[in-house]
Amino acid sequence: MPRKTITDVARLAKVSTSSVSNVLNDRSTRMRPETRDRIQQAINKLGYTPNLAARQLKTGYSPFIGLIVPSVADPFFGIFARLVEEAALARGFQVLLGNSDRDTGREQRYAEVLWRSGIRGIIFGSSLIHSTHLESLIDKGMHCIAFNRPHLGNDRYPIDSAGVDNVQATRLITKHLLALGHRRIGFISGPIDPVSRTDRLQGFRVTLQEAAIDPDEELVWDGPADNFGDTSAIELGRQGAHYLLSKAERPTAIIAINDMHAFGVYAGARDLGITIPAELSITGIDNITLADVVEPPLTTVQQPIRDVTRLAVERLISRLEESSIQPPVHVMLSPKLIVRTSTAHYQKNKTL
Amino acid sequence: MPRKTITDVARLAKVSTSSVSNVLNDRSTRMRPETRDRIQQAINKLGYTPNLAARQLKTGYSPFIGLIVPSVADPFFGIFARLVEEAALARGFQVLLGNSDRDTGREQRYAEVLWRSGIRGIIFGSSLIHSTHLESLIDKGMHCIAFNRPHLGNDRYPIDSAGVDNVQATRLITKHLLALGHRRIGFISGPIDPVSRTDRLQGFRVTLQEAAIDPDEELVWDGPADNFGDTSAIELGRQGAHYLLSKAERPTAIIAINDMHAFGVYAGARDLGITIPAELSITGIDNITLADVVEPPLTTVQQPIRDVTRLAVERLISRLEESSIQPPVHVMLSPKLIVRTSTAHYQKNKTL
DNA sequence: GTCATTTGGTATAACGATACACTTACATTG
DNA sequence: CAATGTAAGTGTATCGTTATACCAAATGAC
Repeated sequence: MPRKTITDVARLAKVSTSSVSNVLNDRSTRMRPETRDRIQQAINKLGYTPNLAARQLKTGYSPFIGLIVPSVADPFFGIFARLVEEAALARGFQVLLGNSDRDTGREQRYAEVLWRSGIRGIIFGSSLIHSTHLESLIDKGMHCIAFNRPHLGNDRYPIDSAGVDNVQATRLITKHLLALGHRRIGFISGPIDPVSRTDRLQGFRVTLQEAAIDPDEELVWDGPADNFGDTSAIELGRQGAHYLLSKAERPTAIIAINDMHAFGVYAGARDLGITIPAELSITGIDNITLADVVEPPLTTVQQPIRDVTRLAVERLISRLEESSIQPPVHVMLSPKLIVRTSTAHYQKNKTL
Repeated sequence: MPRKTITDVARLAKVSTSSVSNVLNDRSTRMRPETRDRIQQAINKLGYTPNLAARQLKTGYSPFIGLIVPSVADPFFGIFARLVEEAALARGFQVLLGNSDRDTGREQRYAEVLWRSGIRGIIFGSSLIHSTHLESLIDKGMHCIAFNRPHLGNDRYPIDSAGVDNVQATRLITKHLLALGHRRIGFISGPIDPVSRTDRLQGFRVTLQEAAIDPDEELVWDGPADNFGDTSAIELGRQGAHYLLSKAERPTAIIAINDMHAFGVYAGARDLGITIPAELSITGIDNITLADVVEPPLTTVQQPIRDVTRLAVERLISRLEESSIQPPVHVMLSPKLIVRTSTAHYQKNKTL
């Protein structure tokens, strides 16, 4: 069954292909209504749909944007991807999704494929600090928007960003824990590579210093040395919990880099027979749906990702439509502390 | 910066575009090694990459397959999508992902876009019982593979499938619960629309009947009547738990249609002060990573989705490459019961 | 009644890559 | 030495669409 083309439609409606094209592109001004209807009927009768490859070749325009996330298997990025798709569809764009596994090489290869496919805009769900692997593409004319990647001083390349204030996120959490009387606070993260993690760690340290507490580097755990993203977030949280909670003087609270890591800390604490929150307070970041369901419900920070994703998509589409080169734009929204019952007052005389 | 084309390369290497094309497509037989090298250098120097739209227009071939799932925000489908992508990449294909929200209209519109984009194969992550909305596309030549959708008698359209034996999944679970002494077993599901859910419910009923227990329809909850997929799985589980556990004679065990629903049941039971597993046994299906982390760890059924996704991708690519029309193929793998501690013996004299 | 304008279209050249038929120049064969 | 073969390419039509330029007929102005 050979595919129907615009020529088939033109023949059936007894007009030129130009007229069919005019109907397809809503340029009905130059046409009598009856001609228009005749063409439309021919289109319906044949079940004709335009060939996007041909259209793209001719116009140079692609109704697709790319989205590269570490992995949609991570619930946070699953939701993130879902919202990006929703925002893009609302603006008439489809999303092409790729998982990078936080691997620069994969990220680059994906971006390359997108470029070859005629896609001129990509949203990055998590941004590595270094973007040199994307420079040649940006030079060629690729537009990039990064989630959680405000302007870096050392960065020659203009990448827009939309994100949440990560320093603020851990500030909120750390203040909350300090207010509950905690002084020995652990910090669990995967490798501190993406910008968001650096910021979160910084927010934690700065807030401690403001409270005149010297951050104990022994209480910051950032994954096994040989790990390159192949261990899952939950497993990392569990390992980190085992490490921190086996110390002679163990922390009374643990800040996990995100909710999934926090769930791993739950499991790790359980392994060691430590109760939450009586003996250990735990916090996450993201406020994914599950945070409200686990036992005890997780104190965490909500990221306004619906707004962030919408802004990111709109920014990207504007970029695609504007002709001149504009300076990068950085949007940053505020996170919000969600207090549940995984955090409690530090009790000096608790039963160990 | 106008994009580089094959003509630019040809000019720089002082050859014809035909020769450049031959290099690009590994037809080096018709060329001296030195010419080949010269062309390759020109390609590198210009940073040339072929325009896939033009290539696709000419060859009719697209190195993409489509994947339509209910929502990647659901962790199960996040992992599913991840594995499909992995299998596809290994075979040289990219994946274009869409979320259908279990809405026939959205599913159809997505499939339509994929067709227009020149994509000739789609994997469906969850299959609605009716596929009439896809028939016209299949007629045109679209190849479809469904997850969990064995041949239906009433179905005129040849859709391949790869999946897990869902009847077997609930059989395993139900037998497990029966062995633990449970007789009043609840069943919680969203709308019984996809084939997989129908099968799971059937496995449950049949196994009860084999044990000479009359299935109590009052204990089967399939969502509020006005729900059309807009409520999250967790929330549905919670609502279902509230409903079933408020009955005068409440069930002693609940089978949730999948792990996410089961987590909702955890929350619902907690709301009512019912302890797991002492007062209520709970099971899920899928064995997502979180199943091992929640408290208590969830008894569930593991789906061999790595194998299923690989088989689905391979089947689809074979379809794309074969010229003649072959009868549909159905692959079904066996699930495996994973017993954890969310299930326990039914105790007659338990404290209510 | 002539000229200018509007209406309702059409012919054709691209877009970038590939396939096929074709051309040389040289080597081999009988 | 003519005939044949082969290595190493090249010329050009083509995929399905759209943009641009063009055109014929009808209408309007004076």
